[in-house]
Amino acid sequence: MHAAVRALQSERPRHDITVPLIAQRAGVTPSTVYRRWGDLTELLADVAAERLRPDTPPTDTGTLGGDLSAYAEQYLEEMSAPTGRAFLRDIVASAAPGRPAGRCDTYIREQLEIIVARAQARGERPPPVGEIVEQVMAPMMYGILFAVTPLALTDAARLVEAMLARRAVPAI
Amino acid sequence: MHAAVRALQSERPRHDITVPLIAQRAGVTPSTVYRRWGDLTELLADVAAERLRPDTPPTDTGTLGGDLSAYAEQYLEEMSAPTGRAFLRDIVASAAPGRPAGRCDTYIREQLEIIVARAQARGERPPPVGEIVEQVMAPMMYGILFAVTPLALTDAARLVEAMLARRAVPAI
DNA sequence: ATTCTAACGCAAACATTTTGCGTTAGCTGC
DNA sequence: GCAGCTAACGCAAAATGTTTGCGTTAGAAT
Repeated sequence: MHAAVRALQSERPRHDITVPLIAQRAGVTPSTVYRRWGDLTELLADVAAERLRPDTPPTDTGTLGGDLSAYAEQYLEEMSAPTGRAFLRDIVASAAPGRPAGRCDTYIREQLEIIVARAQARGERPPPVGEIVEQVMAPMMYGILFAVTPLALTDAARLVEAMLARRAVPAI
Repeated sequence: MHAAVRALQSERPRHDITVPLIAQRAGVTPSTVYRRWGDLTELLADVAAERLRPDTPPTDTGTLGGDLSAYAEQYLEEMSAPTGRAFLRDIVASAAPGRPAGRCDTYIREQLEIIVARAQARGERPPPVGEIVEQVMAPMMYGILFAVTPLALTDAARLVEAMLARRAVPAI
């Protein structure tokens, strides 16, 4: 079923993907889809969340800053493209059940945990994951979803560097 | 028309508001709605964006920190409630035309501009609006839309204070 | 005053969503 | 094994929502 959705997403504009279409492609009847997912929104959100799930640990560049920049850049590149934005929209649009939006947050934190753990193992003193989410990932998401002037890819590294720079200066 | 939508939103669960219902309430035919807005999503996003438009300047508490905290708290309180979250979802869900999401960003920046200008007039040295958006509003939005553990109202002030504290410490 | 345009109502065609009913596959407990 | 149970599905009809063509009208422009 997820495969059917992904296939359609790659060949049709997002707006005219319908439940009957997906059902036909997947070889089931529409009623099956409606009974299992409720409506198109939920299904798309489910597929999008699935697609956001990281399949490999973030690349190890040797330094905390490098790892974070690489991760943030890759994320921004993927999610600021029309396809990625559509994923995020589908995820946000879906309401309570199963909470695809929550899954998205969880995946991000999982990846950041790995980066932070590696940094600690190296003897670096990384910020807590929550701080990275707040100061790097959240501004990126905001930029992707709301900003009038879209983010540039370089903004990912800028956010990471700004966060680490602030961290390097101990409070008075 | 907007009035009809708002009326229905206050008496029905978000999920069973339909175009024919709105049309009937507004005393028009459904085709009028479809021709003017395209679909339900666009109309809801339009109404939500309208509702987000600030009607009064942010309250003047006498200090930059006070103004920012008050604004952020009020925003968070409004948008973390189920109704507010629904607004944000509707706005994000709508795609290109008219860009209700962009309007949302614009409104926020307008209000922050006022706060910043007031602070400058007082002789304070406020951060640029972009920085406030990135470090205060974006994390709040992320928390509202994605976070597994929802934000507390006190997080608004915490974000403001953290930003200002970082600012008070000049870079080396 | 006439013409033009944009918006609307109406209603029919069309598509999607919902639902009831019968069937089947996979279990569970005997 | 084997009867009985449950959950999921297909099918098809009904309900609902969406799109479209056509005729009308109100207001602006000439």
